[in-house]
Amino acid sequence: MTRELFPSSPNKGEQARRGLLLSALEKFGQRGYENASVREIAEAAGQNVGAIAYYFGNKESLYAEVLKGIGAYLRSVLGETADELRERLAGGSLDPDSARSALKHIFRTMLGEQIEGDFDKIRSVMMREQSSPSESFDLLYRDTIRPLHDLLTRVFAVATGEDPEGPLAIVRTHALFGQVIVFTMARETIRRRLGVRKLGPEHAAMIGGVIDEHVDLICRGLTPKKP
Amino acid sequence: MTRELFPSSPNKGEQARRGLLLSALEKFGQRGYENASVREIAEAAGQNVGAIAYYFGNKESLYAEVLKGIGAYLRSVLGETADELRERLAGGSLDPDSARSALKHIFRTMLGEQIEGDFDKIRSVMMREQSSPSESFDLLYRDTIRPLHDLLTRVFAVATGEDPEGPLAIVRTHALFGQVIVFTMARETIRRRLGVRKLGPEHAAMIGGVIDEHVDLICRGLTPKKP
DNA sequence: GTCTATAGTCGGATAGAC
DNA sequence: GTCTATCCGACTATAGAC
Repeated sequence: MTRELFPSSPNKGEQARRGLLLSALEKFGQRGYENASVREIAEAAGQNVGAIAYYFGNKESLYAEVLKGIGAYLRSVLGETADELRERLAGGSLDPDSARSALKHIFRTMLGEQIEGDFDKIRSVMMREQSSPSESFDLLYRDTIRPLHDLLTRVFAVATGEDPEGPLAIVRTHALFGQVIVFTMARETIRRRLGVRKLGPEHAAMIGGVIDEHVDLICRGLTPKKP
Repeated sequence: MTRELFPSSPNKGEQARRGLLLSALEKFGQRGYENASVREIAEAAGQNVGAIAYYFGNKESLYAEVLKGIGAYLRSVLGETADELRERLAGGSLDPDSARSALKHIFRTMLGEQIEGDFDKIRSVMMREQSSPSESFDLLYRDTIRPLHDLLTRVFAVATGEDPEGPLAIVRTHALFGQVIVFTMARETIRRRLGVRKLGPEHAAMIGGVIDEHVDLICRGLTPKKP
């Protein structure tokens, strides 16, 4: 499992490339694609302007590489869990209770990552892509977002007995998903509301508990009773 | 109730000013503050470059005026409902069932606005502000976002019998709020997942129904039983 | 009041030195 | 491979014409 952004070999050239990708992620996140200049990206990485042309050709290709790296990172975070779930779904060996547990486990992982992991740097770029998708967003959506969203929907459908292909399951899953990502997307708002300087592990634990409860209530409430 | 963006008198000067504000909102939303040029804003409004300097002084003040207008618009959308709720909260005349209904009503209004109303133009600017707040964001938070979030929390606390001052009610409310705004914030994702070209009123209705159900399940599940 | 011309700054890309 | 110098275009702001 590669839980690292832009993994690279320790060659000098590879390291320079990785440094450029890291500072590009930061600057693109802070200032947006068009307003982040290749000059400042190179400078922040301790490189010169020409290095970007050398390693990536031009600004646009650099950005595309950053998005690719984000996709790989996100997939690596949930990789094992996702693979296991896909197998059990294919084999039909996933029961509603396990599905609900899996859902909670994925949400906990996403939440932990968003509050503690490298996600902080990824967050702004993802949000910008959601509000005005670039050409490279297609790739991120196809390889990462859609597969994950689809998996969540199918797991949710097992947990509640709904039709996994219908729009209702998709919309419900998206709403549940919203309970998690709102703590990232509107992080500034919840931070100020809780009156803390920074969201830490103790908040992640509390928020995780709340989301677990909500998922339980919604899934149990939607499942046709039979005790 | 002023459900209009940048209301103005019909004077020629006022109309020119309003036209500039409208195209500024559009361009700032499409391209971000730094990358939207005053030239294109003026051109889109059928004005010349100098007009911006004349009416607003400079680009930054123009942006601040746009944010002010957004705040006024958002407050106007929920204005009556919010005022009524605050009165009933202050008077202690809000029972749990009415509180839950009010919550659903507010979420429906927000959702409808986000999908059908003028919110489309506002959306991008708001999202950009969440991901990298400008100086003017403080004003928007204090006058609009915090009061609304606080009201929602207090109404939710009545609906479930929780402590309105405790962090749990705030976190739960934020999670519920997430179910609504995820359809705006991750709109591109849900659009593609549903396989439609554009989210319309029929989707707003379905999504509203789903959120109503989820709110009911969560609120009822959290309320200590006593039937 | 309204518009034009221009000064000054900063951007991406590139050619070529080392 | 690595870095510098430079070109050309686009931007904001402003001074001043009408």
